[in-house]
Amino acid sequence: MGVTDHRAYHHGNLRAVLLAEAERTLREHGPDGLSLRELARLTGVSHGAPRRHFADRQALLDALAATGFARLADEMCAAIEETGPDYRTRLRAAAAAFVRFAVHDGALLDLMFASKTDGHHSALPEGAVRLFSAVGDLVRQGQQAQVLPRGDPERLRLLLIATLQGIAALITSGRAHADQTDDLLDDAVELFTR
Amino acid sequence: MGVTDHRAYHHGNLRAVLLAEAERTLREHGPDGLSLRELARLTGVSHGAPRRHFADRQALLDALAATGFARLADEMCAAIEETGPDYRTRLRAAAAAFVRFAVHDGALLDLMFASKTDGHHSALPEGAVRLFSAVGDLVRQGQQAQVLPRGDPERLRLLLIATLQGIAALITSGRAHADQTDDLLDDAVELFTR
DNA sequence: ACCTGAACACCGTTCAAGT
DNA sequence: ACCTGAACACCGTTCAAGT
Repeated sequence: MGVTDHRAYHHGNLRAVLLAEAERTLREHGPDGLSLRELARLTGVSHGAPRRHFADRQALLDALAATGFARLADEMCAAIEETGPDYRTRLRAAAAAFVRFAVHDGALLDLMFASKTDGHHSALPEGAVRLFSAVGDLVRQGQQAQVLPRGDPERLRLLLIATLQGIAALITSGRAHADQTDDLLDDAVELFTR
Repeated sequence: MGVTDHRAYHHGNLRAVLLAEAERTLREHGPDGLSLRELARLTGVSHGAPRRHFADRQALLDALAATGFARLADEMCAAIEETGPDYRTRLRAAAAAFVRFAVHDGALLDLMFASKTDGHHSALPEGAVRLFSAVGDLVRQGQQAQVLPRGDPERLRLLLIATLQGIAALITSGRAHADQTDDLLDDAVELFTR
């Protein structure tokens, strides 16, 4: 048990360890508390070592955002699938999963949505694609079931994501209390469904 | 004309000059391009001088956010008042003013909405209070005219602000093109009014 | 009252050198 | 292939000193 030499720790998984540590630091100390040097210190490696895995600080943040998208996509899909067939409750479950993520990892969510995607969409992380397509499916189902308003599903998808992110931002910024989450979600679902 | 000695420039308005320069830098180079030292350099003053006016970098950002709220409140109120009596067009004008601000000063808007207000609401800048009460008035008018859904106006106000901010975030982050702004606003107004 | 300039600790980034 | 450690330029913050 554990006779592998210490350097095994920094063998091929330093990248993963750095990402995990970065996510924790982000959650506990916010984005300003996240520095490459401190990260290297925490993982017991020299301050130049992360360079092998992330070209610069921005590259680390991008990778962090990518893992965040993947996890959010997982959680939203799981929330949808765990729910019964009633569309309203499915929509409500998806929205709740989004806000739950925002409350638990607000700084990470900011990072994910701050990443300028101005360039070609090829730069979109896989998790983001999965997330957006999941929301797209949800919208199309709602329109088919005639519980969501008619119209371009793409436009409705954008508006739904905007609403979810807006609610999340309200709570993570402290402009709305966590108590009001359920009310906001109820009102939002009520607004979209008719 | 202009016989006042050079030091008049740094006389009592250094604070205002710093704020103006900071807003410009924020608009042109983003939040990461904004440093106290660079700011001091740009205004031709020693790097320690801003300390007299802003206790630290965060204090400068807070002041910047406060001026941003004041301007946004002005612009939204003006947009509402310039519009005719039809409620839908008033709501649409207010929403458009918000998004216009977001497109022009996205980094500043992020700053305004990122400022943690966890503490007592006494810390809310005057402009923010004015902005929120303006939106509150708008919501109450819409409910009175029976064009907005019934229910707690406070909850509806929160949801409206969330939607506006979500749309703005979509555009400033590049996840939606500026072309889609009008569509998004149309859809949002359509969603809230019935 | 307001500003200067040196000082300190920290950071991101680069790069020659080690293994 | 991966990591170390010195180096460089930059930053925020503090503080004695000037006017």
